[in-house]
Amino acid sequence: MDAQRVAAGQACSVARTVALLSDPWMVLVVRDVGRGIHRFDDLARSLGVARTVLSRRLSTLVGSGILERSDYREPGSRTRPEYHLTRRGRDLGVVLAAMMDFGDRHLAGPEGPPVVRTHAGCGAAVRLVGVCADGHRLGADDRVLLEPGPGATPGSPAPDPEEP
Amino acid sequence: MDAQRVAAGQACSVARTVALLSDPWMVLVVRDVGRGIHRFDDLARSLGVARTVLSRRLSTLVGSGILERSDYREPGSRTRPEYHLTRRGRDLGVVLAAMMDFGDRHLAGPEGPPVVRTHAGCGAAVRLVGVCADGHRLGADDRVLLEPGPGATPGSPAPDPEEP
DNA sequence: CGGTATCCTGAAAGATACTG
DNA sequence: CAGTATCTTTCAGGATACCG
Repeated sequence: MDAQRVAAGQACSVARTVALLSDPWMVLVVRDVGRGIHRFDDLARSLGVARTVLSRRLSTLVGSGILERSDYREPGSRTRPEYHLTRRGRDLGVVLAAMMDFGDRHLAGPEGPPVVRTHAGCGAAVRLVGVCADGHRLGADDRVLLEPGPGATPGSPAPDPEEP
Repeated sequence: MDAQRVAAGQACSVARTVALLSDPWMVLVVRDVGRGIHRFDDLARSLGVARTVLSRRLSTLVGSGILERSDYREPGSRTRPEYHLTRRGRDLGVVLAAMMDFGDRHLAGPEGPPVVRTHAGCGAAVRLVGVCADGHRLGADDRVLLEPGPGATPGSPAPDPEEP
């Protein structure tokens, strides 16, 4: 029972997502592609990862629809493969953003966060908050309930609070 | 150069957080403890993980300040160890919530999400959105800029958009 | 430049057995 | 019930070498 397979099979969106991102490199590759690093060698250098490993990760990410590989031809050069985020890959941004928020709060040195996210246009810092469909912005003291949804199976649900 | 060590050493909150959550079991343990499963055997059963592995993961999570181990005495029984989320562990909730949002959107079957999060009190569904310090709620078309923060080092920053 | 093929090695998963 | 000790075996990381 390896963790991968266990997680992928559960009726739980956290488990399913974690099965996709199981490996640290997965997240870091998504981060760097999202940052504008699109070529194999650049990724290998930027990440400091073995090329064989990078190759495997890229294949997996393409296979799971997070990245797409396309050939771009810059004027006057030969065609080169590039990796870009798909829609699905871009939607992973919220997970990376959550990791940033957490890391900024708990894992940054006294100097503060290494990177800040700002709202283009207004320039103010951005962070994630929970909002409910009625428009309330949730604070630290608001309780969030977890309840079985339409896709629930006899397995997984959970009657306990959480804090967004 | 294993991913763990590379990630932990980077001036990047995403990398630091991912170094903490590297393994799928880590996330699933945090999920289950947050769901109200606090005892060793219950966790082992709920997760379907080998007890040796669970033991190692719990030690790591306690060591990194995400869980704390305490002994509870129920009236009339002997004392039992229990694991609870620390403040830091509760703050990981935003990462799990982000994973839920992503999994609900991209990895759920046609029936819909297996679990829904609702705002206690109003009962409406909850999701994560980016908000900026000026109070604007960010939509899909708002651009977020990544810029070097106070904790930046000559290494890591990144001038490219992202989508929260 | 952008990979794949191979091989070697170390780490770690998990089965089993034991302790308080 | 809540672990730890030990052992075996698998498996993935990375170095090297090679191809289009």
